[in-house]
Amino acid sequence: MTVAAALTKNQSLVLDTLAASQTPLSAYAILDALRPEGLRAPLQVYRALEKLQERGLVHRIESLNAFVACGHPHCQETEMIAFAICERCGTVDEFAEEKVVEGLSLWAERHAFTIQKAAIEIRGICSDCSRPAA
Amino acid sequence: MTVAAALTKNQSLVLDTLAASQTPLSAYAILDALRPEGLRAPLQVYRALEKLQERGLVHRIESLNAFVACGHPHCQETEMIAFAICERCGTVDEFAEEKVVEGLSLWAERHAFTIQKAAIEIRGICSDCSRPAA
DNA sequence: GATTGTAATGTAATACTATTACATATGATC
DNA sequence: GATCATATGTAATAGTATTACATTACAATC
Repeated sequence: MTVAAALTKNQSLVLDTLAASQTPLSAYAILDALRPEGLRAPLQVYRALEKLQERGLVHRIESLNAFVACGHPHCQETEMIAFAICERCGTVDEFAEEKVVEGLSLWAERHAFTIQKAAIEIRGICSDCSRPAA
Repeated sequence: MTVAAALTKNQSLVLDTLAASQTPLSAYAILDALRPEGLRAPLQVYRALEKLQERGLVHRIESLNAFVACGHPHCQETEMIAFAICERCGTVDEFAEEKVVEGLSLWAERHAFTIQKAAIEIRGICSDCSRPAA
């Protein structure tokens, strides 16, 4: 039985930074946050992000060119995660909706399209932000 | 009754370039294609793209940072268009799948999230490319 | 313990994508 | 023809991502 290798130093730094953030961070924002830790070049961040994404610990938000720590317990299961992005407060909600997955799979089947990955991102105003101010 | 204004020169150039392409084009690819026509700066392309997107004549593919001419007859109707992107040949198929829209709307309703727009992009191998070579 | 192979790291340079700021032109309307 | 909104042109800069190359760390094997 193979055990998942431990995260390396840079990978841990990047993941911790993302996990501590309420909103998605760009690679350069992560870099800036980690300069005190000794990181100096974009590539150090991009490389860590790549590995973290492979493990499903981090997701890239395509419409923002930014990254979030995975919010799901077990993301590996379905490769079709969706994100709800609030335009006001910037928070991102990660979710898996069976009907969406079914719909996309259905289309793919009908058109003999082999899905490798998906980006499903809705943008709008979250419940907190649409509530009248206290 | 207001009539939609005609496209401007730059808008027409950009739209024609996209319509003539089999695959999505980046803003800079469009610019390069239109240098002979006199375009010189990225902004000229971005401005045209912005107007064309407002009219639903062009879509942005978020996961590619690129643009396509609208393939649908009447895109305006549903704001939830999906794209199937072939990793091999680069072609993009535009489609609206009721079930996907329902699924996302459902989640949004349950979470009091007001959807303003969506990016739904699946990537994989299209039917043409998965057929065995002749 | 030296050797070898692999993954991770460090650094610099560069490529690609997008926006801000400011100046000018064009066309419709009054 | 003065005014207003829209479209254009140009330059500079900001933001995102990759290529290329050199080095280091570490585990497996000899």
